Amino acid sequence: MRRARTELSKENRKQFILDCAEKLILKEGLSKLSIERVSKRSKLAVGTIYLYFDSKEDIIAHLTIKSRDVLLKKFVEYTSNKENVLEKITEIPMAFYHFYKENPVYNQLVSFYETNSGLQENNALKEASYKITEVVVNVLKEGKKQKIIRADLNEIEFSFWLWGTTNGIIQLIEVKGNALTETLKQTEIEFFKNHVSTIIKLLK
Amino acid sequence: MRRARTELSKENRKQFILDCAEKLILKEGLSKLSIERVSKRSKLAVGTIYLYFDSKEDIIAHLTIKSRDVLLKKFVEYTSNKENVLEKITEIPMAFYHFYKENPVYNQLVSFYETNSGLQENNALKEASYKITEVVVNVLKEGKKQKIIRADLNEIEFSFWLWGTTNGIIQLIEVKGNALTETLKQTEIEFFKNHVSTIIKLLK
Amino acid sequence: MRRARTELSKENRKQFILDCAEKLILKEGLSKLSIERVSKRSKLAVGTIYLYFDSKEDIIAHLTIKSRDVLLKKFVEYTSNKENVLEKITEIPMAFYHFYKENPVYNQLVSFYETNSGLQENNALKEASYKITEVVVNVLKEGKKQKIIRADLNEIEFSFWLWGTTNGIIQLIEVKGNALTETLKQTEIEFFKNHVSTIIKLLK
Amino acid sequence: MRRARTELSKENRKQFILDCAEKLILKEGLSKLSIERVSKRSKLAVGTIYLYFDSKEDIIAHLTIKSRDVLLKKFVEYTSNKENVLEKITEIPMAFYHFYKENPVYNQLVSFYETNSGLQENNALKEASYKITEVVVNVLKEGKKQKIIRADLNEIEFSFWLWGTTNGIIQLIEVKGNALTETLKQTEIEFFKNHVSTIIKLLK
DNA sequence: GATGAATGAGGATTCATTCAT
DNA sequence: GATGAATGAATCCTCATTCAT
Repeated sequence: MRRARTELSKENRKQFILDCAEKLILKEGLSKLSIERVSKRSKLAVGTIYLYFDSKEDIIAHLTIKSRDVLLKKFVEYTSNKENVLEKITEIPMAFYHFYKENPVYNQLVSFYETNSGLQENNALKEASYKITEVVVNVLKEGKKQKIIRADLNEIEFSFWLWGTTNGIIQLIEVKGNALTETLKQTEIEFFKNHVSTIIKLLK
Repeated sequence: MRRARTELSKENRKQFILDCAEKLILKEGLSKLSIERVSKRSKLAVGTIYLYFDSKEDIIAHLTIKSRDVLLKKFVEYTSNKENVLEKITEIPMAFYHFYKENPVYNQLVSFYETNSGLQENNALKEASYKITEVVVNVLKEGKKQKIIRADLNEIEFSFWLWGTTNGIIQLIEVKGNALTETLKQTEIEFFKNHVSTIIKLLK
Repeated sequence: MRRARTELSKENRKQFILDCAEKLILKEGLSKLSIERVSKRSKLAVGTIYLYFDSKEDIIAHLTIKSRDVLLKKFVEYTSNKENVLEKITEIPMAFYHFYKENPVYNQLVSFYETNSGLQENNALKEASYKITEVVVNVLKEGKKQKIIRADLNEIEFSFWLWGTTNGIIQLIEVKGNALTETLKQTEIEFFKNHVSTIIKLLK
Repeated sequence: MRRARTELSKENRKQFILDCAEKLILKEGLSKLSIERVSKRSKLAVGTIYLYFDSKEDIIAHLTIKSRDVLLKKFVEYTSNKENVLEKITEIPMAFYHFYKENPVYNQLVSFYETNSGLQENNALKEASYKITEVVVNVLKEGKKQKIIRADLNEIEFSFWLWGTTNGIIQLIEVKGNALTETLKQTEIEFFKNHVSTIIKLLK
């Protein structure tokens, strides 16, 4: 049976498939993602999925790129809200935290790419990663110019360190979940904010 | 065909299977692990594997537990080498680092468990995790008693934070690899040691 | 998008599609031929291909017919070069041989048709085949009239035999390739010319 | 549902699968052969087929080897029936003919391997091919020793030529079928026997 | 006439798990 | 306890063909 040609543009259809895949990952986890499931969920034929994506991996790559773009936007949005440099820097890990909370799927995707050594990061992925680092570095440079941040700080190193540790803390929160909050008698966000204060302390 | 291994105790046989699985993961990655491959490598029948483990997942869980035990031993070993409390604490992330370098398979396993939200951490896994935290907490308490460490430090919180951030830094190193060292013009170990110094600074 | 090819006659368009298919077979083999690939190569829509051909099989059939036409022309060309009847007959298998060397695709096509019992030879194919036989028969008749060829020869039977054996020898050369030339310490063409001499011997 | 362990040995089961595949090729042609069809016909699970064969291609290769073995046995059988060398040689193409008539599938298989340049003949296949040539060469040598056959005959070349032309004639018969017999007003076997007489003539 | 998006059956292969021996 | 043959659902992907525009 033929599905009536919809008014959706090629790009919209692509996006629709990505959305379906995203919902599936959210519901069942990345490892359970399969083209057939995407096909059923989207009510498109298997072959149709392959009209828009080269392979299953291609879908995952697109979702990952999208996820990094969303993260980047979040960074820009959060930092542009604030005037003060230290506040800006505070906002960076907070942006990260909220991004993770709002996009649990994207977290899986990033982990997937960062864990699966088999998969090569393609250029689009690297590009997105690079832009994110850039935002952080620029804020740090501004801070140094304003003498708010220690002159001896290596922005790039710190930027990497910020990314790494924040990522680690978020993963910890995700994995330990209740165990963490119950043991510490803190909420997740309190624990995370302490992480942020620590970072700020190190900058002065 | 009779197996020469007949006289081995149940525990030894179990261990043998785990060793084979570990070697396979090291060689081909976790995703390529299959019972059939374990069967071939161990020269045991498929059915025999199932006498000792409930499922493939069970094998992975056991390997993960084993990995945490190894990590625990490493912690104990590294910290007991040193007299000075600050040195002890320095050794904790270093133990972590060397553990990762020496046990690339275990790293995959931990990531697997921490990434795959589908898999529930079972009690044995939680137990292993708990013991690791305990080692760290104890060292920190000792430091506080000796007034080497800030009195206001929440040992448990810091211990979690240490675990989370160190894990994140190691993952960063693994994922970014050369890109990191080339951009920073630092070796991996230099970058990691800076992370450790930062931690120590925060304790005083 | 409007095609510049609009003014082309139906026949020209058909020919163009066949040419594209032929190039694809030459490049990737008959088994890799697909309508989609033809569509891409010809820059025509998939549906357009189906306006000119009923099915993929139809395209292959047309190419096969075309191949037989080329072979027929080669026969006529080679035999008309020579005055002497025996020379003419010599040229027939030689024409065959050169045809195969120059048209490796057609060889695949003929084999395909002759091997795939599922495909029925349609009338056009039979027609082409018939004309080829006719050329041979006519030369043989001329030879008999000139008393150069044995009077008791059944031209039609011999013509079939010539076709069958020559085809077999060419296939042998193609399949055995180097193994043949190395074992015999002969070149392909020497082996083939011996085949031709044998045939001539039988005619006198 | 589990199929009761049959009394069939591993080799028998393998043979059974090959038999099923053979019947399918006979019925629907080689191009329609698929593992799923073999699975259905044999009433074995798909996975079971893969216990005995590495791939679909592996099945085809096995059938081809088997076919060449059958042909070889036919050669030996036919030639050993006769005392006289010329009779022996007569019997070689006749063995070929009867082999083809009795094993129409094998014909497809040999053509398949000889046509599909993509598939590499493995050693077992080459071995079978080689043995067949050897039988022919030996008979020819014997004939030369007995001075029944021309001393100047190159046995190996002739053996190749015999194989090539006979193969070609049999293919012709298969492809042209009725068209041939109707045009010539001969039966297939008459046409084939004329081919054999021609060959014998050339040997003296 | 021309387009190309959509279809979905079909195909090769893998693998966790079971169970008769 | 030990075996390993058997299972079959699941997975990725292809491609001839159709048909609304």
